[in-house]
Amino acid sequence: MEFQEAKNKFVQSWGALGSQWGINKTMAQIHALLLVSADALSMEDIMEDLQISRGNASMNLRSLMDWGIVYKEYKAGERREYFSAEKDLDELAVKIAKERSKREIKPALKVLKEVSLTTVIETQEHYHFVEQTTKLYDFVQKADNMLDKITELKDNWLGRLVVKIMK
Amino acid sequence: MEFQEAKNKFVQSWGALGSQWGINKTMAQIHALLLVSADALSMEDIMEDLQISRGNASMNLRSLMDWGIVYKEYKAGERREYFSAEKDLDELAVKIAKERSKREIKPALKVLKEVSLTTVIETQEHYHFVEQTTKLYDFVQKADNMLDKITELKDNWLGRLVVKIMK
DNA sequence: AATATGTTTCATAAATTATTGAAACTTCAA
DNA sequence: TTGAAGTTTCAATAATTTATGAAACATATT
Repeated sequence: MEFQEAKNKFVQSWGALGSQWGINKTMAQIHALLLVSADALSMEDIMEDLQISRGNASMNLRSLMDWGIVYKEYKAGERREYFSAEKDLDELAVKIAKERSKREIKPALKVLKEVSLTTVIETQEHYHFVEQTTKLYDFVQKADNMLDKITELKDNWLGRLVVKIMK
Repeated sequence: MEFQEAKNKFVQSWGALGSQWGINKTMAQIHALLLVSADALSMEDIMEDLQISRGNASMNLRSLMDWGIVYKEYKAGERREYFSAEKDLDELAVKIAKERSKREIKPALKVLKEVSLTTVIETQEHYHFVEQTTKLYDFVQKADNMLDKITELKDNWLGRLVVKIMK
């Protein structure tokens, strides 16, 4: 396959994957583009490559920087700003997981805790509701903790072994 | 908090969480509703509780059954069909993970494999692209395998220990 | 300070995705 | 085999999300 074709295919697919995971298509595409670019790109470069407007590029680059997975770079003697992506995939995964946890899991846990702890139980039906939401709270919290635990584990020998086994 | 209020709050929040994760809101809401219902509900019950149309209810129930996380139940002497949700959360998580892997991760891997293996390398830039997409392929594949490994691990003593540590 | 270069914001437009509702289809029972 | 009860499908519509582009805002250079 010719390089340009391969690159487009990758960027398009990554964008589609992103939108299935609640990340907007352009944001995922910009990230994909930066991920496979040998060097940092200017906003103009990105606009041209993806055929998107300035506003769109600006907003999505801002989001990517908020997520901590794209950085601004300044080139000596150049006014223009350049952008590059986090290329360490472990680091990338950790940042995405942390951000989603903060934005989505934590608020969900808050609701689960609230409803499971404050619902007045008067019937069997109410009891069942409280039981289920309590279980869900525990489960979601465990899942949410898992990644943190995995990254911690990397620092000790047992952990390294475990991580190795799992991969 | 009064029961009905708590239940609505939970169903709404679960719906919002679903849509952030690429699952449509109604589908997530129906699932939430069934999850906290003491007994199986008919389509009418669901339509009324969530104030949605018959078509919408039908389509989303079908999706949930396709995902294998909602089941049809037949009550003796009743023509009407009833629906209930998978309530074992470990089982639920495994099913969701498997389904998303099949629908989203596998096709993404296919693209990554294709572009990383067939791109003609003529310049440094091309080389970098192939290197990055290869790394990404390996990474995504490892992540995809992880859940399978975790469920396997449960069957042996070291695994149980590991799972315990991680929780 | 004026100008040139570059960035962000935000109201509006476009595209995408979800929902409705009515007709078609199924199944059971008389 | 007809009718009643229930379910599914899908074209039309509504709602939501995303993108545009021009104006406002910043900053560096002369």
